[in-house]
Amino acid sequence: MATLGAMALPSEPSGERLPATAWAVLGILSFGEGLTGYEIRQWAEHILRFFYWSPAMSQIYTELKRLERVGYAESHMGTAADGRSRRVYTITPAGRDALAGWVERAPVEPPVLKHGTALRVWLGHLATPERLRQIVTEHRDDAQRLLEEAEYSRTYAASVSGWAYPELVARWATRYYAAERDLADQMLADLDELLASGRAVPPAGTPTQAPG
Amino acid sequence: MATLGAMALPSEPSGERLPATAWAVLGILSFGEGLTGYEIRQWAEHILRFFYWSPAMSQIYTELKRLERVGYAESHMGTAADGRSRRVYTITPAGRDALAGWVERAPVEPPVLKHGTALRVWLGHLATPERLRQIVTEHRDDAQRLLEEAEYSRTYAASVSGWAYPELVARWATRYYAAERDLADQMLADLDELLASGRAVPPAGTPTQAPG
DNA sequence: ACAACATATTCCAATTTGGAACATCTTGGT
DNA sequence: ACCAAGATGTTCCAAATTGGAATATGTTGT
Repeated sequence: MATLGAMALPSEPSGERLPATAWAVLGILSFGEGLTGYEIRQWAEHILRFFYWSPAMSQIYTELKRLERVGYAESHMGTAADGRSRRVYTITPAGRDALAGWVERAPVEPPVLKHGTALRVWLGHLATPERLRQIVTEHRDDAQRLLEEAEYSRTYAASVSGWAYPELVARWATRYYAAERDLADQMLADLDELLASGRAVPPAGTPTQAPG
Repeated sequence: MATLGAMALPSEPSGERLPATAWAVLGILSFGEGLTGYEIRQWAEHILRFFYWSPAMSQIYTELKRLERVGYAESHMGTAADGRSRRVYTITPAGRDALAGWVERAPVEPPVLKHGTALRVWLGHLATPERLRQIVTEHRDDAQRLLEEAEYSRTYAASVSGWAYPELVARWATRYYAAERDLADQMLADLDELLASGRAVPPAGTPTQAPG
């Protein structure tokens, strides 16, 4: 509020360098008019988590303050149905421009993947076959559950007018988690085959009972 | 070295709480005898990056110091073919035990995914159709490239005796990136269909030339 | 001699995360 | 009325994590 606001300031050079997290928050703001930090977190949990982000509260509030500082969002104190006061954030025209500019011009980073299941199978020489099966099976079930949740998200998006792109991405997410589930099944089959073949020997340097 | 070393100290309680990054570094050490931080980074770039991690140098050295502090790795100064001195790290028996215990007992975190392409398509109402196509097409090509690199990694792993699990995970990675490529193709088809249908209207609150 | 590149390590400033802590209001039960 | 539990709403802090610059030294090619 006490900042410079959205008046002109053509293409803030610093603006294009916000972390992706800030753009994600601004993206959520671009869908709804007037959201609290708490509500933004809920939106993120509903949709964004399938393909981008499972946010920490602290970060949402940090980013909202930053967005307001650079004039991409503005806030005012509102009153909830309760009567409690809360800070409601809205995207500014400058923010919408900057966000569109980011989508249009910023290079797309490669996807970041941290796959704990794959990491453990990679270390399979240190685990029991039962444990490996258990890990992959749990992952398979998680993927199936996420597939169903993404399917629900897709159905919901389909019911909202103007949400064609969220619906499209939710459809992508359902296919992604279906693929994850199938990949887990194939990994289980590969594991079984490996154990049956007797080639599951540890790498050199690993102490063994009997030499290979 | 000057630390307590691997002598007994049965099941350090703090040990089980190392960040996943530390276990990944220790995992690399569990494959080869005696690696420098630099070499560990190369291994990570060869294999780990497909499913877990693209490491920062600084973090590898940080983790190595931590692992040595808790007795899971030890180092000695060695001499490279050059004649230059370098610090070579080795996993200790305690480290191998702890790593096996982590694989066996630590709960598996859900995969972390940050998919910049999906994020931008989700904000499709702010972009031109051409830009969206470009973003998804680039992602498709990246996936194809990673598929080929993972295939190479798989071939290499297959040639090393005792690397059955790395090979298995590399096979999983090739399938994963093939799926990513196919998912991108389906997303392109969905985008084309959406644009042809004329339903690509922005969400409420977005200023438009003509009202829906 | 020089540039370019590979090896090897350290340092620093941000970003990002997870969670605790602190409120307030609603709902439901005793 | 009292209490617990849970949803809403926000702030704070300590780590973990990242990216990259900075600093060396050796090799190879020009």
